[in-house]
Amino acid sequence: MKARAAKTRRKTRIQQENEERILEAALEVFSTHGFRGATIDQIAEAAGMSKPNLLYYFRTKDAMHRLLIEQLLDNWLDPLREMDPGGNPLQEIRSYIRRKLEMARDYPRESRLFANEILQGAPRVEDVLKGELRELVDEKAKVIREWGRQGKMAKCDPYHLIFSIWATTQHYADFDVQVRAVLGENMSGDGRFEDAARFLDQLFVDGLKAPGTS
Amino acid sequence: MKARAAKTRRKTRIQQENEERILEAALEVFSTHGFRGATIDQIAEAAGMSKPNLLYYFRTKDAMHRLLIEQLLDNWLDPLREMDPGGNPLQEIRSYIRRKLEMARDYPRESRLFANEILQGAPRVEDVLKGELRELVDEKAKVIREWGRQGKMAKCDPYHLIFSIWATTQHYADFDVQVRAVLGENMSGDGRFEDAARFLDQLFVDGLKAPGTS
DNA sequence: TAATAATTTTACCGATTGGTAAAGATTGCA
DNA sequence: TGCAATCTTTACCAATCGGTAAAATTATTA
Repeated sequence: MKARAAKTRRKTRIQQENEERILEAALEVFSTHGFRGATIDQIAEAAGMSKPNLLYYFRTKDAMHRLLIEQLLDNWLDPLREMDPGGNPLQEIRSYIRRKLEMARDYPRESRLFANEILQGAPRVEDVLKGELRELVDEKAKVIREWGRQGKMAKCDPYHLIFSIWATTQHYADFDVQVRAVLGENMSGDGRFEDAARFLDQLFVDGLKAPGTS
Repeated sequence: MKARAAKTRRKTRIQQENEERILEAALEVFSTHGFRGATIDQIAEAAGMSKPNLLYYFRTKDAMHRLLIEQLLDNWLDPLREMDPGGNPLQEIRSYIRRKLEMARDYPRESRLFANEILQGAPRVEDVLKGELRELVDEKAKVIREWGRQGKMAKCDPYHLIFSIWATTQHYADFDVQVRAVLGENMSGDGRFEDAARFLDQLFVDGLKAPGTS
């Protein structure tokens, strides 16, 4: 075996910097146009370099996209993983919602990247959905169902509960344009976020119930 | 003035049929690839005709997309419009959710077309969002707020309530692939739909509350 | 500092893109 | 049935697409 194959060679400073710039630019472009709608030229321009130069670091458009999706999935499921079977049920759900909402606020492009991928049939992540994701959801669904059985919270379909949490929180990233159009641009992002958090707490935790029944 | 300008001329049978086939194909392709990701060749093939032939009926890619979006928006807001200020609040909300869920079930491609458009910054519908949509939501938000004030339902932020209903219902169309991956393909679409409807009723109408408080 | 490795630029390629010109085939109607 | 209007096909076009070859430049290190 020869000393140090290309794959094990350490990264140059320039390489490090440029790969970061490219991924940043690629995230921006992919998240707003989807894979097919994005062009290498666009990404190169956003990264401030020529197309052949970009292709020196990522040999194909697909390579960039794959790495982005990979990085995304690394963190995507963390909030759900943190849900503690030993904790207080409603408090755990509240915390989960809060974490998901914070992700939508702080990483909207990642959320849109994922949404684009799913919307277009998830050709590149189907195995993750049917594997890792499904297993995790199955596990947490059991926990939630057990909480219901023990009378610690209302009995409900845990799968659709999780879907609803995903839907409501990610909505603020994925449908941001619509949310802003309806609420008006003058309201600050933080204000929107706080209002959303308060409402979702009420909806999922307190429940939407007529007064007098509490 | 000359007799009958081109614009007022009545539609041929062939024209009628072909335009329908094209719009059907265009909906299929646009909804799964977005505007930029879709190609005229793809749409033509899906419609079973040559590209120049297609372009005889729709002169540009944009023309197809615009008409689809236009037709979509015509029906998109109907379920919310039907919400009756004079009706029973929780029943009205329940019905609204049901109608939205039925649309997600029966017109998933339309939902995805809309989602793609919003995700990608809504360049073609921004004015509708800031105009017609916003006005309608403002109007209904007042109704919901008044319902809360009268003690007919819990007080809550009506805007975020509406967002949550949009998010949860459309989720079943837009994130269909993910939902199927998690629930498994063996469950029928109708089964999923009924489970979703039951859960959303519980969440939004009964509320997610611990037993003993009802 | 010389040589070597890493990076960037210039010039290009074949395939695909949205779209057109115009000839040919079909249709509906007087 | 004849003829004009409608429809379809063939053959194309310039622009853009993802990607490559190789020369020119810059950075690293022996």
